[in-house]
Amino acid sequence: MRYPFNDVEPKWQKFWEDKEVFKTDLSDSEKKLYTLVMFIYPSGAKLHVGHWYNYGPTDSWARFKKLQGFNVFEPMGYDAFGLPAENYAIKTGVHPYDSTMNNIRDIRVMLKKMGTMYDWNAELMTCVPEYYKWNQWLFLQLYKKGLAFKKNAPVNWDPVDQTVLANEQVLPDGTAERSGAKVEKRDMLQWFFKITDYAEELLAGLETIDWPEATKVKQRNWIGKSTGTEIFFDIDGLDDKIKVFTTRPDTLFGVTYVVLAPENPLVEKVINPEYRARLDEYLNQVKFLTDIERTALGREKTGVPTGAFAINPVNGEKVPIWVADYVLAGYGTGSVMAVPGHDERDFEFAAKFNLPIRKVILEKGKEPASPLAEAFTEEGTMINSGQFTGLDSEEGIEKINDFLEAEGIGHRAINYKLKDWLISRQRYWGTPIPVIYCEKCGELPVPEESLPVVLPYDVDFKPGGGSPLARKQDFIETVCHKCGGKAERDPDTMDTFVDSSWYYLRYPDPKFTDGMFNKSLAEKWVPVDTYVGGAEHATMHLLYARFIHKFLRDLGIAAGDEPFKRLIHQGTITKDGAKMSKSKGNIVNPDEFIEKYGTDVFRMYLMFMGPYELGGDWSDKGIVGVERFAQRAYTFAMEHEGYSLKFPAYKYYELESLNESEKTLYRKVNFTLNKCAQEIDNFRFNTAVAALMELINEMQSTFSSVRDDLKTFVLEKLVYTLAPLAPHLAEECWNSLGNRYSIYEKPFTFSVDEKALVIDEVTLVIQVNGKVRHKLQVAVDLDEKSLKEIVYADSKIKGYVDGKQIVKEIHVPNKIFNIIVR
RNA sequence: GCCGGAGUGGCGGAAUUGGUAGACGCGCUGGACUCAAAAUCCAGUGAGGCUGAAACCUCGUGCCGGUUCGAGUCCGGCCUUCGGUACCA
Repeated sequence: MRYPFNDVEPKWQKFWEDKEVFKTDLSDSEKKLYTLVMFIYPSGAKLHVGHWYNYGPTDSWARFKKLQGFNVFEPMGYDAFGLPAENYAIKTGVHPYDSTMNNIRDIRVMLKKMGTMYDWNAELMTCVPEYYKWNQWLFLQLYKKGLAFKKNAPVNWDPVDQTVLANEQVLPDGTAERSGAKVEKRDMLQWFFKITDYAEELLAGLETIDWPEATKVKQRNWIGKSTGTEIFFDIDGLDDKIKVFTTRPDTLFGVTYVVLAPENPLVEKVINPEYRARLDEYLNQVKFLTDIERTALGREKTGVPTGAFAINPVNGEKVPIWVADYVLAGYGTGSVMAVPGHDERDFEFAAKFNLPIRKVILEKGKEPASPLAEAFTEEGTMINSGQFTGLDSEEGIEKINDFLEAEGIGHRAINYKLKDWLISRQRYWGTPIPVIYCEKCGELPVPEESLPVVLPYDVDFKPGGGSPLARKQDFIETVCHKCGGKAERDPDTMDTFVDSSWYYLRYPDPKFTDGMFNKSLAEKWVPVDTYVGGAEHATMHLLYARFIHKFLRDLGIAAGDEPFKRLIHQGTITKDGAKMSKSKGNIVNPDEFIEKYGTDVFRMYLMFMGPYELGGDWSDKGIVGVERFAQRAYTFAMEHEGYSLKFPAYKYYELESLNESEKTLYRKVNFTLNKCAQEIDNFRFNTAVAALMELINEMQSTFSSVRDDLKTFVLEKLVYTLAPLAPHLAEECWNSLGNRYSIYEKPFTFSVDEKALVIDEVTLVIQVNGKVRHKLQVAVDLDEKSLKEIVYADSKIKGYVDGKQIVKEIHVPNKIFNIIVR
């Protein structure tokens, strides 16, 4: 009989739902296991293959843990604010709230159809005031500590749509994706969260978590810690000093000029009037370059002199001050000491503008007189460096640092690439920023008791003239809570990464009203034990969440230092080598496969395709193999209906009491149970499925000569191991065998019979001079003496060894015996 | 450029600490069942050589070299590809 998935799947889904089989008892954290997959972004109503690949296998892992006896908490929610819903509104006129809620409704149905075991009591969404109120509360706490602050920052401004664009809305040629207008850089006051205060801890914490090494590397690079020195250069004729940061103070004697970033405020101070016109022209030019143009590959260096001079504090030398955009305003001090002899960028710049190049570091084994054809950027021996000449770089760095500190002209310093987190969005569909601007009192945070600042529904989200909230007068106009006078609300909303920075804390009690989250439950359940999501979040979401967690810990409301203990990345499923996306039109729709094979088979096929962390290119070739396997399992169960009752299995079997077929099969079952547990635990679903296929092959060839109660034993184990991978099918088979309870309703564990895992005979490979020449079946742990007797008596081996001198014998017990002859 | 992953049959992919390369599945070939087909089951399937057949031999994990009794696995140098990053002083 064909496996009737169309009847079986809804039947068990209803059963699970009616009996609340997957409701977690959160009061019991004894064997707690919080497993989470990154919540879903409801930008469309359909789940594509990528979603399935993310949620299906992860759910199988959670189910596996539940069967192992863990109290598993697996919730799901919706990352419901964000740009796509707003863009959709602009295009179609459908309000973001309406389209989002519709999508959520559809998605919820589909997630249930997948057969996931989410605890729907814990569902949450970010676009409702009950949730985003706490974003605002979080903002206020950060504000109080000075960790939420305002500063000018450049944004992408679309002059046609009169709106701010996200980086991904700007095409590589610098035009807007929507309007086609040339995008400009505009400085606007923006809110930031001061993540840089946590830079060091974010770096150090990486050592304590079980994350993919590649992701830790990405975060380390992103934080970009750099140890060096800050040095003060006097400006000739001015009281101001130029502060530079360098990692190579040992090259200080090689400085031949100093460069300021165009945005550095000192530029205006140092500029010599005679150079003013050229400077202004240059600054203007730089301003209109997009980020992409400014950082374009292989772009030639540009810059202008200021006519001013700086004084090298170590030797009193006067060197010219230049302005050039290869120096970044946002890193270090926004100015550098240029050492063209030992820095590639400075070398290139000096060569172009005919600035002197001086050699102060000597490459080991080279003559001081040898000319520099390019910058020598490695360490070496210091030369032409006054009292430091002759020192190795490593020692010289320390000595120079000591000298600078003693003289008060510099000090050791640490810099990070990590920048503060810009959270302002000049957009509608997000959390309103809880700040007002009073005519008299100035900038004021909204009092906590007045939260939430509700996002108004009735707005005009058509583009043009700033963000929708800025145009909505009855939202903007408000009364100052301090003086009762006229005030205006902040028209911006928050980055949606704020929403996702703490949602895992709220899941245990999503309706909680007395605070951001239920502290006592969160203490018990957080950190998330296993967190699954795409590697594309390595430096954004996953870093922001760590930061906010640490901040909440410092507030005293979150426990522990890290939010996510173990992290797994699912790979990406591509189509014809490209990422699936609506715009490319290469989305694979799972529906046709679900209709044809059922959800379990589709889920299992996704797991069988290859290593979960690698993903791969989509192909439906091979899904029939998984279908056949499911069918065989089903047929087995149906052919042995009621066996659990009629021929109850023993807990274990003595190997001696079994015939050859039974022994082989009994061993195979135990081996498979053991193997699958290990494989699933480590998200290696493909090999787990393969192991089960092997088991069913073995059943096929031995069952006819196996006694009935052992058949029951084998079938029960098969179904049990299959249950996480194909939950509906397994429940149905379990039922058919005569079991009265659902597998998931009353989880129980089987343990492996260790005795059955012991192998008594092995295939020993016999090599001559490293080449495989023969294979022998021998008893396990056979002593070397007996082994040699067998080996050298073998006629085949004799043919290779006779008449030759045996130089060496290598014996790896139970694996290999290698004879070296001459 | 730098950082990280990947490269194994016709295809997806397996291979503890270096120890039988190709598990499992797809596809293909042949057979059984059938009036026939589908479904299912059985057998074979890296390439080449030799043979009536088996046994056997040679080659084979992106390329070149090395270490080792033995390398898909370790080391050095490349190539291709996918991701991240972009003048970070």
